[in-house]
Amino acid sequence: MKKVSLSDIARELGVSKTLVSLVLNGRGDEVGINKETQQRVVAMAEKMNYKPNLVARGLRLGASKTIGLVIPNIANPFFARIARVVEDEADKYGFRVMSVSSDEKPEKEISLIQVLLERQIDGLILATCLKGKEEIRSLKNDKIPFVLIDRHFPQVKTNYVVVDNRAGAFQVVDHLLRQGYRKIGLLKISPSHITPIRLRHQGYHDALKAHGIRYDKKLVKEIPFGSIDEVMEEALRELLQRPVNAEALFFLNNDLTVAGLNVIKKFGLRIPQDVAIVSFDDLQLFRLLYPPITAVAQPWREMGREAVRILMKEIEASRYPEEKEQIVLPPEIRIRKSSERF
Amino acid sequence: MKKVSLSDIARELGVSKTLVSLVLNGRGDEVGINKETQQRVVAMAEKMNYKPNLVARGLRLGASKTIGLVIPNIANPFFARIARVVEDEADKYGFRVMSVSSDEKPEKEISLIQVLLERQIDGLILATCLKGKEEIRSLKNDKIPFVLIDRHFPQVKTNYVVVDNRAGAFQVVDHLLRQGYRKIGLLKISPSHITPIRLRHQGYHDALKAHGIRYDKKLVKEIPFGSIDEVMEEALRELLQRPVNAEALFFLNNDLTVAGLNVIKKFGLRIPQDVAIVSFDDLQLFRLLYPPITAVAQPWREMGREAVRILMKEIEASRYPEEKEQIVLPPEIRIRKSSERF
DNA sequence: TGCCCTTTCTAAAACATTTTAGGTCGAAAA
DNA sequence: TTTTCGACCTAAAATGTTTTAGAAAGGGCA
Repeated sequence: MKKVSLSDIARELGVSKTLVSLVLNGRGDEVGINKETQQRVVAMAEKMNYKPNLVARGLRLGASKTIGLVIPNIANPFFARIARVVEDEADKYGFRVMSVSSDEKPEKEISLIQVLLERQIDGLILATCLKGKEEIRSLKNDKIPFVLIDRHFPQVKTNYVVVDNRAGAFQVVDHLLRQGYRKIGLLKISPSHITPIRLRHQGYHDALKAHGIRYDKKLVKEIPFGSIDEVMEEALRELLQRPVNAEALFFLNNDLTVAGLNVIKKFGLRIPQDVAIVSFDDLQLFRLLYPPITAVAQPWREMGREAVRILMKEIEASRYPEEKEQIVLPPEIRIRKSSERF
Repeated sequence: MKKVSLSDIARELGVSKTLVSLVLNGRGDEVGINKETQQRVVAMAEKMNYKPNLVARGLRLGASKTIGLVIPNIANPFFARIARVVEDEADKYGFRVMSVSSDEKPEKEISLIQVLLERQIDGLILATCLKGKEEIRSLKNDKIPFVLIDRHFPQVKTNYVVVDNRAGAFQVVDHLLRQGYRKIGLLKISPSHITPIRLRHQGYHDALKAHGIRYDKKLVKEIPFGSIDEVMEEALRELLQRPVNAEALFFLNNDLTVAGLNVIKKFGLRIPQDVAIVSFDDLQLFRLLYPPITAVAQPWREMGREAVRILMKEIEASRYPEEKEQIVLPPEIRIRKSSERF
């Protein structure tokens, strides 16, 4: 049972496939096809269960009506939620989404982007782990419309939608400091060149400074993306024991927070009596934990929506526009018991 | 800057595009193209930054090397994890995944499948919310290879990979009963025709029966997928107050559990002293809650992996095979404090 | 009668590939 | 000298669309 094509319908009716194409695309009246003929075509298409081949159309039209979404990991709830928003928003424009996970590996990301381009996607939304300017510039050379989300390169002129990472980190660390915590451990994720991590680190740094507290490298630990669970225990042991004796911990993303909470539970420590906790990125269950976890909530809905809007604008503009949209969204600090002074 | 095609390379080198195509597909030696010519082609392709157009290739070859993944919601961690596994496994076969969320709406799912087919996907993995036989049969008529996951239709001969929902529910309810709980509230999700929900309900029912306890309809509540948060509070109020007075609650999926926990916290009830809790589907954070939540863990990794394996087997088999693979995986019961007798 | 205009439709090109069925040319064999 | 063979390469078709350019037929008008 082969698939039904325009030609099949045309042959069956003894007309040209041009006519069939025109009618099925609703241009029948416009080009003056006899009403009755139009009806016959529609009826026959129906009867033969015709489905247009969008691949062929895409080839002819040079547009696939598909966008690519490159993220570190679809299994991370932050990105899963964004993926959902992107899917819904793109749908409004008649676009499908192909999403791929880079695992924070630049080489993998490059090859994924390559594959997406070969598949003739019309645009890209990227939470990129690329190191920098060069690689992003090569995208610009491809003249493919794209929007960066979550992570951006201030030095390169691109569209982006990000959250104010520095401000979020600053506020939550400032909060800890006001509660009287002094020794605040910082847990970073390891490809640490990515902007949000750098900026959150910066916010931490600035908050300390604003309170006149010395920045201490010994309080900062870096955990590799691929082996969070394995490394976290050792990192926390070092942070929480002598000589460091951290009183509070700031986890820079939700993966770290979850892993950290596991270890803290294993150590049998009480939050916040033994150690206070704050997290960048809020998860639905954080407010149900005991105690609830203070977190910087990110506006994922807006991030996804804006990214799609900008991308569609650029795709629909026939020329590749020079001006780029750059959006920085405010985070929301959700103070909960995990960071209270006991 | 237009995209570079085979013809461009051919023209540049003064050879035919046939030759270029053969060389770039690694068939140069096989068909006896001069080594030196081969090198010139490869070098020129490199120089011109040639990227094959997979859409054109797909059109010619009648295969898109893309599969569709239809799930209720990519933002649900259970499905997000499956999506990740499917992505990784499909990649091993050189396939990309297009995933779409149906929101448990059959009409939406039908239209999504339609669109995926128009895009010439080579196969489908479905966690379907379709009502039944008819609609699935129409897929079979399309002769498109597909595998059902999570949800299946025992009466229809299809590939599927599911978990033993009845057994999982039976065991966890049996556990509650052994702890001495008698009045066990059941929270179902609302398009309740889908098999896992029916079978989990069945398991609940069977466990009660095995303990000689009367099944009481008043203990069963149905929550619509689209408005879980809104409806949960009222449902729990009815279950936990007189005259029902449920002593324990069994949530049939993770969305329900999370929503339920929110309400229980709001009511200020203690777990398990005031109400014991068990969940079908385990989330990473359940073991960190206070108290940790007893849950039926699903083998999502195997589910994704097997689904892809079966699908690839069917795609690669030239004929549409008659025999179907049907896999039922065992769940794992994780007993935690939320279901202890206090 | 010849011309032009409408109405209704179509042939062919184009998109970028892969594949089929050859073609050319020089050298070796007969 | 002709044939054959091998090495190397190519023209054209095919995939399923959309679009461009124009054709056929019939009627009105000078």
